[in-house]
Amino acid sequence: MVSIVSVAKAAGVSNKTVSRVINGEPHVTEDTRERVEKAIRDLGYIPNMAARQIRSSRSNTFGIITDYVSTTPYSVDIVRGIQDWANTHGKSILMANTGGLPEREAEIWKMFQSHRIDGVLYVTMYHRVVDPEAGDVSIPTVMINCRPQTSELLPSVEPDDFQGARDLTRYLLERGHRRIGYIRLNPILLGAELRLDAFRRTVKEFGLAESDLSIRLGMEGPVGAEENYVFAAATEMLQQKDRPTAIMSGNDEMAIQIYIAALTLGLRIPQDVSIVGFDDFRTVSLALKPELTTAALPYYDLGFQGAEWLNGVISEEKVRASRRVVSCKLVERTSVRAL
Amino acid sequence: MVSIVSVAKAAGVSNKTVSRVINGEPHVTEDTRERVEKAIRDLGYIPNMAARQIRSSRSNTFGIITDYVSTTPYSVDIVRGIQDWANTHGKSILMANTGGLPEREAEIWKMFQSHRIDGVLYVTMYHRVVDPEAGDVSIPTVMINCRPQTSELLPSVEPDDFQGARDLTRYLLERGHRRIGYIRLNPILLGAELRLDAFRRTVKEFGLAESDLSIRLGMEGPVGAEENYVFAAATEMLQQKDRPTAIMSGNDEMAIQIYIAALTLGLRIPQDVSIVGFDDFRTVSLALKPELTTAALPYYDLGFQGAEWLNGVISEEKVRASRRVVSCKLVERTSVRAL
DNA sequence: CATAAAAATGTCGACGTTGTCATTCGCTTG
DNA sequence: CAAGCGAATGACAACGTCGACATTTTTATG
Repeated sequence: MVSIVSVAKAAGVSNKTVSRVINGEPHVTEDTRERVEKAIRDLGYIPNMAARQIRSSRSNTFGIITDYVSTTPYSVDIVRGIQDWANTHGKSILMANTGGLPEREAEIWKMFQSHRIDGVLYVTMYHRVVDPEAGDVSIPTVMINCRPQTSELLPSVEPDDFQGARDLTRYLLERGHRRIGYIRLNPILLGAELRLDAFRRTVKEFGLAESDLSIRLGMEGPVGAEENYVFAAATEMLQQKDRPTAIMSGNDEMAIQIYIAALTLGLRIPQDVSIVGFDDFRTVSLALKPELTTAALPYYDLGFQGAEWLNGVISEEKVRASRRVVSCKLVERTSVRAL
Repeated sequence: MVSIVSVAKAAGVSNKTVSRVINGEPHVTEDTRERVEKAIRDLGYIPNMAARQIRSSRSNTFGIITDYVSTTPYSVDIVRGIQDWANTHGKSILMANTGGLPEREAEIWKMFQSHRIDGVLYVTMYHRVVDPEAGDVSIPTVMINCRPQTSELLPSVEPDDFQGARDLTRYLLERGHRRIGYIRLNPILLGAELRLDAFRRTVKEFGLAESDLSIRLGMEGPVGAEENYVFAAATEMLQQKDRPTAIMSGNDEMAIQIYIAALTLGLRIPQDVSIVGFDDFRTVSLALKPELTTAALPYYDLGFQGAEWLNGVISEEKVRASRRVVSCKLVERTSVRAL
């Protein structure tokens, strides 16, 4: 492979001058620069990042740690957001997956260190609390879609589940719904807790009694091995004497089952029962008929902002632990009617 | 950061001996090895991959190029399969996304070269034909879930859509179904073509007339911007005088709409109409009630086998262009009844 | 014991790039 | 014209590791 030495010889300059040209350093005449650029083109020179990393202690590479244990459609857009940011800022992405195994996580940190990555983005499938091993090392780290345990001084960027669920709840209340069912996402997830909390608070603020609500557990258990009660819960809920006029689903995936339960019972959506989801996973929210009103998890933005933030942490060499939340915008479609 | 020099001094050996220990080379006494390993532990030494790459011309890193233009749940497992293989074979994964843009693809190849990656896995969201720019360079490359245009000498590993759809068709025929509807996936996708072709051939071999079939287009247009006719097509098909007793859906996502169409028309699944999908995207196939019978796209295996194959290509330095297909196993659930 | 071979260890330069500082060239001012 | 300053370029060693080969030590054999 072509090195700086060949380019320098071809252009009749020193190695250092070639380096100045490719790094856009000042103090290079136009004539010299053109000669060098021509030699680079002619010889097909491509810089060796490894040599740069050794000499300059900059790898310009971010590591991403993910915890995917199964098909996980939800947070792919986080990675896409990170990659789009990285692409426009000259950073490379080294990617590794723990598969949910702590031992593998330790290996990954070590692998990242061997690559001298500049920083780490720790990404989770679901919005939850985690205990990353970053505390053992001083690699700049930003948590995405997850929250470090309180003893850790790590920045995190998370979706605003509370605001999203609050807005959905208000949306239903403003359209006259008073008897509202809520089928709850897996309780081990922070997102599930925040959404339910928002639901409860919002209806309370509105003056509704808890007895006007119908709250059921939709799923529970370890991620990737959940027990699923959604269809049964929705069926039971919709067969109540005073059945709810609207159901809030813990997420869009669960809404599939709620739709099917309603239709199977001969109920029309939204005429007989309105349904809202959460996350705007388009494969589902647009596939359901009528199309699902939901709050969109801002995964792409989480990724993009996380990468941006990490870059800031790296250049400032000062970790300011704080949490940023990105709002979950309400996406109005056709699954809700006004009473 | 700690280097080999510090370890060597602490262990009282040469740099090269430390190198021998960390690389598991022979001709190191047990006593020496232990001294070195202790020094490594005490000092927290982690090898610098960049220095290794420069000196030994081995990066032990694979590049993955993806073409994700939107939320794409389907092929995440490809990446997971690749990563699991890489993890157990000491390879790192550098990941970049074209977002479907050819210009970005050229930049990515260049970035990979600057990292001196050992080889490239070219991964597509959907099973289709592509024209990667690998032809311009001699980096070992394996196509995953996609097929190079015939002029390229590149190995590919693809799902056997034909076999999967053939098995599903037989499954329905064996259960007595003779009037079968087929709602077709986006025609620009190779997978769509293969599945429909299998359907047609299998029913023909079975002796059914084309007039016993009902084939509709479900979606069409550029990936990420498809027009979607599934719900309308299913509704129309199910309102036919001789409506089909079973419907084959181009994929699981489309099956959501077919389910809803059937239920909205007051038809029971599978009593009145049986439904099968394709791809076993579990978020959907398990969420549908009754659970969907389908053929599973072997994404994890595609990834795993692709990485394995690339490793072989790299070490043999000889590209044998050929196509491997991985079967799509029929997953029997409860959406089909026997007549 | 002497010799040869194998095992064990060490020396040194190479890889590609850039940080640091030295040197040269060109321009401006008195 | 000379001196000073800034721009432009170059020289060289350093970064961390390992390939290639040299040297030393140990073991086996006659």
